[in-house]
Amino acid sequence: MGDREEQRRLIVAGASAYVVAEGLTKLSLRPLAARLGTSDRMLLYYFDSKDELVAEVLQALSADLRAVLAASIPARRVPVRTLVEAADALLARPEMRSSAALCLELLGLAARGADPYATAARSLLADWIDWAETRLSGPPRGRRARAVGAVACIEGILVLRAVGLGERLRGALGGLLR
Amino acid sequence: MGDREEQRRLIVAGASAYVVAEGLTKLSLRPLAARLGTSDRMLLYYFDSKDELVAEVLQALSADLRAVLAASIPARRVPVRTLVEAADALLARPEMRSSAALCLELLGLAARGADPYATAARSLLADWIDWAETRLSGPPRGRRARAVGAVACIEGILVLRAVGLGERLRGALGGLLR
DNA sequence: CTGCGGCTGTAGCAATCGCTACGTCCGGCC
DNA sequence: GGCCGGACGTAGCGATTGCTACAGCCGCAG
Repeated sequence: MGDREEQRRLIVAGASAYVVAEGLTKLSLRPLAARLGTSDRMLLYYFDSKDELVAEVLQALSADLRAVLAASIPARRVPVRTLVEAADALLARPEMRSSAALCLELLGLAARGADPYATAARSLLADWIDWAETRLSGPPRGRRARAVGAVACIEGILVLRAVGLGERLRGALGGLLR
Repeated sequence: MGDREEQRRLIVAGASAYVVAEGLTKLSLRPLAARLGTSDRMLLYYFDSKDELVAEVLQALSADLRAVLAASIPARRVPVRTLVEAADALLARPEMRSSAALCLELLGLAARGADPYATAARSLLADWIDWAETRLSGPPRGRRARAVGAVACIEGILVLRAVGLGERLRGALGGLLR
């Protein structure tokens, strides 16, 4: 046992759950290590730096989120309005609250261009745009632009829900899109 | 000179500029005080805590931003699409970059409900919704809902621009809204 | 048995954080 | 002159940060 790669995977998995629950902004190695039953010393033994660990955690969480997205949104191609409404319904689920909060934390940390956050945020959103493109109906011409717009709307929903203005959203965007 | 309220105003003004330039997430009293030509000791003499200072700074910046918004967006009532496009054009201006980044930082810090950030973020967005409502044309019936949707779109634009995906936005949202 | 190299616990580093105790200076009041 | 209270500088507290130096443990090769 004790393959190094396996240890790294275990740490990333545990750290991901911890980050979703406790937040990214104030993440620090010692409390994280305590929750994982180890020490900061060991985290930095398996990862060269906190940033490297964070980068891997964010990559794992991005994959997780993408899987949730794929599993919760109808597989057929739909118009922009339907896609946005489906994402809205997904974000309204209580168990998605902390993931949504984490997304916002990531965007906030990335806002000044600081890595590893900026890289992770950019690839997360680019992923979403790619994914939206595969789910949109209508003419292929301009589909990418519509995907970008859809993701923008979804991000807006994320923001409003996160600050507690979610109830005002009820159908507001659906009626606006065509 | 020396009126206490006047000193507080001076500090808030200086701190606001500093926060816009340097960011909110890693704001700390000592470097801020150094920039203002004073000491952390004095900041905490005029404000009971860092949180109180931050709350006042965010309030001031919210007012500033609202003034910029009022000055840069056509005063007449317009449809949602036009309003969103105008906000997009405003956010595209280089001198708005750090303000936009600051908004995202604020949202990220507010995401877990921690004050003073959460309160400031909520009131900022509520302000924007109110403002959008005064600028929207069309039937008063449902105008508020359209204002919420418009703000959601604008927040989405903010997010995409902040992570460097702004160029993909070119007209993507305008074509989507009716 | 000896030695060696990977794993890990202990302890500590220097830096930074918000905040505070303490002393001092200084202008106005009696 | 004596005094008092607001303004301010100096210095430091206790906690926390990411990271590291050091030593011991343990299994395996010689």
